[in-house]
Amino acid sequence: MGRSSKKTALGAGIRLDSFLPYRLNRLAGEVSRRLSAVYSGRFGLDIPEWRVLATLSSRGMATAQEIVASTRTHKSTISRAVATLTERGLVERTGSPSDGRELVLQLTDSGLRMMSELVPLVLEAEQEILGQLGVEERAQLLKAIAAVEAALGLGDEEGTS
Amino acid sequence: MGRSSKKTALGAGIRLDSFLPYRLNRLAGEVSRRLSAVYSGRFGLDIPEWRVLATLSSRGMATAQEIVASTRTHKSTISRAVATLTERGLVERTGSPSDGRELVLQLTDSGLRMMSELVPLVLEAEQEILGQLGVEERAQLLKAIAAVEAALGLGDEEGTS
DNA sequence: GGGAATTAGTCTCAGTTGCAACCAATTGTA
DNA sequence: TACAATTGGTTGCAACTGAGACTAATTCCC
Repeated sequence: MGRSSKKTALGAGIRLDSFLPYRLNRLAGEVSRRLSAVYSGRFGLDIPEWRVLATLSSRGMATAQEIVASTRTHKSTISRAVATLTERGLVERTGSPSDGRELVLQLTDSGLRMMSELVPLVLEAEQEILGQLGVEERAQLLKAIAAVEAALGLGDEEGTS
Repeated sequence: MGRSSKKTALGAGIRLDSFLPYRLNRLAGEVSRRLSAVYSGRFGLDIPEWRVLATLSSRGMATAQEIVASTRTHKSTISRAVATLTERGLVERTGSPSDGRELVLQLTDSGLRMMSELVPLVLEAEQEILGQLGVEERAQLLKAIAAVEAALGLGDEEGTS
């Protein structure tokens, strides 16, 4: 009780609205929520599953390990997502001839069909979210993100190809 | 099987490295992870607990409801965080005289002391993360985040006071 | 004033995730 | 070839989180 007379509360204070990690998190959470509405409803995908499909769609093929690295999602989470996607016939795994431990993943025809339906919807949602930003602002935002990632020592796993 | 000859994979493809929600999420997750190392270790706080303390530190006092709104964290999560913080003697709840349902929260002296130790460390970690960015770039990043939030129709709960 | 509708906060339950132990295949080394 | 160390992937377990039911207090409206 005896803290009333001093403004110590502000002395120890942090200004949350200019604290970048806080703002970043809040925004990312909200964006995630909106996007997931697109693929969870009609397509019955959760976030890790979407990430796997998106990565495969972006790369053509990949091992689970590569997906882990590029999405920075825990390997057990990816493993489970791949398992259910395989059961649903959207992804197929073939043993690598060069290394018998790894499984090469790629979209099945059915998976490709789903993605060709889903991707435009997701991109549309992205447009809606980024509505206010001009093309340049958008590019700057991406650049800023890349710079922070670089500062964190995160290599860009996605090649330019 | 028969998908090999066409480049359908790229036809249905999405370029993840220019897909903003994806980049945003990845970055926010990594930033969160780094920051939480600061307050989880010596101070034994988890993310929701940190958010409660930070909000109280920023505002002086607040109801659980206000913390829910400004952090966009689920009310049951906030409720649990407040409970453990109260048990630890870092936060105190007093019944509101005007509305008997709500509990007004504020940091105890002990909570204030902890925050005055913790906040500088957190800010230091922020500096480290944002290291590469110049002051202007940083401001632009905040501005871009605010613009996206506005596009999402998220009011700025933090007043300017 | 009195009953329906609303709001603050807590609690239980189910689903999700991360950690860590584990199995299998490969690589390095003698 | 044999044996340790490493790496890809899976699974059991524990902790965390969100949804939603529930209680208590308040407000709305007749």
